[in-house]
Amino acid sequence: MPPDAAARRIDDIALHETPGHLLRRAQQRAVDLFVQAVGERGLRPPQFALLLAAYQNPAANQSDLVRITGIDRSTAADMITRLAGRGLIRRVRTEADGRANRLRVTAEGVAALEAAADRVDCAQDSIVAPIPAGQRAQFLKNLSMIADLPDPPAGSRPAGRANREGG
Amino acid sequence: MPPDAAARRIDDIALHETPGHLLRRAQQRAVDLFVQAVGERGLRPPQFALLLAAYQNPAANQSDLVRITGIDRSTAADMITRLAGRGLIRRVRTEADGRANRLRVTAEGVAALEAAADRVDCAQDSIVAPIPAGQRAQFLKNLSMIADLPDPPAGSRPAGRANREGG
DNA sequence: GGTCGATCGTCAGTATACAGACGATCTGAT
DNA sequence: ATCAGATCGTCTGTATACTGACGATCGACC
Repeated sequence: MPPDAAARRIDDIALHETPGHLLRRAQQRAVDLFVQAVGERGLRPPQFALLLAAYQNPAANQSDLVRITGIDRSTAADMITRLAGRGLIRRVRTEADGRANRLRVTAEGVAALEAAADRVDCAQDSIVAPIPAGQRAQFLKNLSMIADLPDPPAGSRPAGRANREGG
Repeated sequence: MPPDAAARRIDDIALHETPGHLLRRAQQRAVDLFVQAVGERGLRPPQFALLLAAYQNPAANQSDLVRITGIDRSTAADMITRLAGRGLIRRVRTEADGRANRLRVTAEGVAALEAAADRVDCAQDSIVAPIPAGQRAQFLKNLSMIADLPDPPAGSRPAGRANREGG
C-alpha cells in the first residue's frame, strides 16, 4: 500500500472543525455558564446532577444513580463523600442489600437544589442562546442522539416526576 | 415575594433534556469512540489536539497552544510534561523571550500523529453517525456557535495549513 | 537605568473522569 | 448447605480541568 495514498495527512486536519473538539469546547463553555450562574461556591454541574437524581429517586442506590447520571461509579463515590462532607446528602446502609447504599438528600441538600434551580434553568437557556431559536429543538434532539440517551418523548414534559419510586 | 410562585420546582427538572447534561454525555461518548478507535495506549483526545497544534504551529509557545486548543495553561503544562516523558515533544527555551517555551514535536511525535490520523478521522465520523447525514453540517455549525469558536468558513477546507508560521 | 504592569510557565489544591483490582455480599444452581 | 458468578461500593493510579499564587522575564514609560 502506497504510504501517501488514502492516508489522512496530518497537515490537513482542521482541529476546530472536528466534532470531538467542538464537543469538548462546547461542554467547557456550558460548564462556565453554569458556574457563572450558580456561583463559584455553589454546586457544580455533576454535583447538581447527582444531587437532583438522588432527590428525584429516593429509592435509588449509588449504582442506580450512576446509571441515571452517567457518572462513573468511582467518581460518584468520591462526589458523594464530598457532598456528604458538606452535609447535603447522607449514605444509608440498605437493610435488604448489605452492599448497597441508599442516598438521602438532607434538608440542606434540598435547599441547595432549590436555591440553584432558577439559576440552573437560566444557565441552560444561555447555553443554547447562540443557536437560532428555531433550530434549538432539533439541535438538542441530535445532541441526545450522540449522547445515546433515551430520546425525550417529543413535547411531553416530566410534569409528574414519573420516576419517583417512593420514599 | 411569594416563595412558590415563579420559582423553578426541582421536581420538574428533567436532567436528560437539559443542554448541559446532554453536552456532557455527548462528550463522554465522543471520548469513548476516540479512545476505542485510537487504542487504549495511544493518544487521548486532548493530547492529540495539543500535539497536532504544536506540529501545525511550530513557532507557537505554550500560551499560543493554549489559545489554539482551549486547554487550560496549567493542564497544558502537565500534559506537555507527560508527552515529553513519552518522547513525543520537547520544550525548547526561546532565545527572544526568556519566559517562553517553543514546543518541538519529535520524530516519534510525528509518527504518533500519523499513526493516529486515520483512526481519528474514523472516530470523528462515528461521533456524528447517529445524526441523519443531511443534518450533520448544520449540527456542527450550531455546536461551534456554542463553543464560541470562529465559524468554519462554509465549504472551505484547510487545504494549505494557513496557520503554519514557519519553522 | 529603574520601575511598574503584563505575560510566561510552573506549582499546589481541588474536582471530575475512568480503568482495574479488591472485599463484601447477593443470586442462582446444585 | 455450598459454591460460582455477578453486583455493590471502595480504593489506587492516571489524566483532564481550572483557580490562585508564584518567580522570572518582558515592555513601556519615566
